[in-house]
Amino acid sequence: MAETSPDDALPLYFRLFNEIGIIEQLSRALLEAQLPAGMLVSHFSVLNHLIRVKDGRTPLELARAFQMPKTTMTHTLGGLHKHQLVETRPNPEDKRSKCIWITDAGRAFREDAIAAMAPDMGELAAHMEAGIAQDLVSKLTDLRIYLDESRIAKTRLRE
Amino acid sequence: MAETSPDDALPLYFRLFNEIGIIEQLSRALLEAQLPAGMLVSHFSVLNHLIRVKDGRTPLELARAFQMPKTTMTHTLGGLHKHQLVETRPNPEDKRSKCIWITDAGRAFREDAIAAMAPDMGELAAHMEAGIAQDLVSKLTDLRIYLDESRIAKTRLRE
DNA sequence: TGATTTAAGTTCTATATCGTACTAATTGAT
DNA sequence: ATCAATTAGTACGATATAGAACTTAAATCA
Repeated sequence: MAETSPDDALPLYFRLFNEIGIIEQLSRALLEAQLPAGMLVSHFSVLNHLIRVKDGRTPLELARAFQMPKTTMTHTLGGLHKHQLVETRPNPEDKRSKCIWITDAGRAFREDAIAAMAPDMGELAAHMEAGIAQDLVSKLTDLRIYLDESRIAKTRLRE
Repeated sequence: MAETSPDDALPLYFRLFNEIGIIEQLSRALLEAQLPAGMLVSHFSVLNHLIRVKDGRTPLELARAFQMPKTTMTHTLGGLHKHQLVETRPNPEDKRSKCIWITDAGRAFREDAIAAMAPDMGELAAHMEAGIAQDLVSKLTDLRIYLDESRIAKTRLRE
């Protein structure tokens, strides 16, 4: 949820999350504008994860990595499967389960999306120094880890 | 869309938006966990805007402030209206339009939500120094303004 | 003034998200 | 070994988001 003119009177930490919410919305729109119709950031993110971390993951492992309900992951994987961007193989260690592998088309899709974003990222890089971006990433990573590990983020447990 | 272990090899600016996406998801869950059942961050945000900026706004002005489609705002306002947290009056300057005013119940709802978040915010404040939060807010505000004003964020125009 | 175009809001429809409940397989206890 | 409890994944239902098209009023223009 985004609003464009956060009031300076808002307590500092509210403002922090408010800005983060706005930027999330803008950046998601930005990425999705570069994706083929019907493809969402969720699809890109899963493909990205399969490459960056490792493919052959189970749907449940993926759902946990993204802290989303497994039913949502079922749905997202359905979309990826329909476009043949991932393929499914049985899990040799658990017959209830299955493993998700990225296809060549999936790799190409991800690379195309990244390439399509490159100009925008370059424009941003020209506007925001790498040092500032690095500092932001560092502090935001600390915040994310805190939220992820602290009691307060456990309010809504999943699974 | 969130994943818990961003790869250091990801280009810096991708990682920035990735962290922001994760934190947005966590913080939204955090706030919604404090709201009564059925109430969403979107409802809180609109009430917050009506107080912080000004009430008596039209739905379209609100939709633009939040950069969301007006149909979504119609839906969100419907929920607020159903709970009598806002009320609608005719727009004296335009008979097609109407103005949205927050009710006393709406003010109370917003205050309660903020009070309910206070412990979590306090815990965060104890973990992250105000100076760091201030620095984050400052840099993120710059980034938000850049995205909001730059050509690249105009990719998806709304109404 | 009357006709056309633009704008505000809603309705209708599609779909992404996510909770509940189910099926099937695994684990654990005895 | 058997049966209970747990776990992986799915099906289904509810609802938030958002695009298309519609209604009504306003603005523009001849």
